[in-house]
Amino acid sequence: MKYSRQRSIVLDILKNTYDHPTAEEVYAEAQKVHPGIGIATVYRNLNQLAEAGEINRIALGNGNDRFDGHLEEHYHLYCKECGRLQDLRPNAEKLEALKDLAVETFGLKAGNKAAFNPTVMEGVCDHCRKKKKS
Amino acid sequence: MKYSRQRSIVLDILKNTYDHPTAEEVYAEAQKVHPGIGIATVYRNLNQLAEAGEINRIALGNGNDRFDGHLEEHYHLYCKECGRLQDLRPNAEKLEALKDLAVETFGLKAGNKAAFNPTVMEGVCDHCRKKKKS
DNA sequence: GATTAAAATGATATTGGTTATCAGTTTTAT
DNA sequence: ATAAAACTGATAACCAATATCATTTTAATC
Repeated sequence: MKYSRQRSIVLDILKNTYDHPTAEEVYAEAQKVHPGIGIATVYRNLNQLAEAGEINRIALGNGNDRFDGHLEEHYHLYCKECGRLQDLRPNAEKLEALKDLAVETFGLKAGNKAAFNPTVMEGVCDHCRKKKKS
Repeated sequence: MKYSRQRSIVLDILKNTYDHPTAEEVYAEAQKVHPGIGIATVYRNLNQLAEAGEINRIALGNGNDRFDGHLEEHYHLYCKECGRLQDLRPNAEKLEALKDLAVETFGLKAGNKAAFNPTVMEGVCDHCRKKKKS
């Protein structure tokens, strides 16, 4: 994979935000830096970077994928109210126990411990929770 | 919601299988019973039945939703090898403990206990697991 | 059973996110 | 400097899903 100017821009955008933008949002951002960039180039690079493991693709149900440049983060809360995708930082030890319990609960084979990978959980974010109370 | 012949057919198809067909697959099946049925009618009914809670929609990442007529079942294993979606029957007591642990692990608010709802887990089904060994 | 308003149907056009195509350009290795 | 491989960007194509709308069916009431 060659490192073109365009690919660097796309990667940079994702490394420098904790949002989880869609391809269209990355495109809009990229245009600010490189006005001539094509939408196909953005899609192509997002696909290739995800394939190469340099970014993560987060597939929500609606067919509007999000992208995440932070590889160490793997859990998210999708807010049903506002649609925001928020990072969750799990306690590492508890996470192991959780996965073990999941394997038991669902009767999974040990090899599927990693299968228990709820990258995206659906709920209500703190912001919307407060809003509803008032 | 009125119960048309077409709606009954769509619902029947889902009640009588433990597969998790796509809209296209439901359409193909429906045509066997009612050759004139339109694709739009199938989509419309799947949406309305899901909205009314009579069936479940299972959104995989790829934008090709699956439908499930069995309401008591809420967990699935998506096989990365063969693409099959297999029902998982969790132990009810352990499931509660699992959800509690998830809330702790991810630092979720208690109100998001239900958020922990990994309807689809990605792994390898038993069938493909055996195949790989040999 | 007849009447009628509301809801559903089905053919088809349209949408919207994404991918394929391809001539021209840029990158990387030699 | 050269050349092969990879990438770009404009645009056409794709495809699952939805919107449109004239016609038909359903379900409630008389």
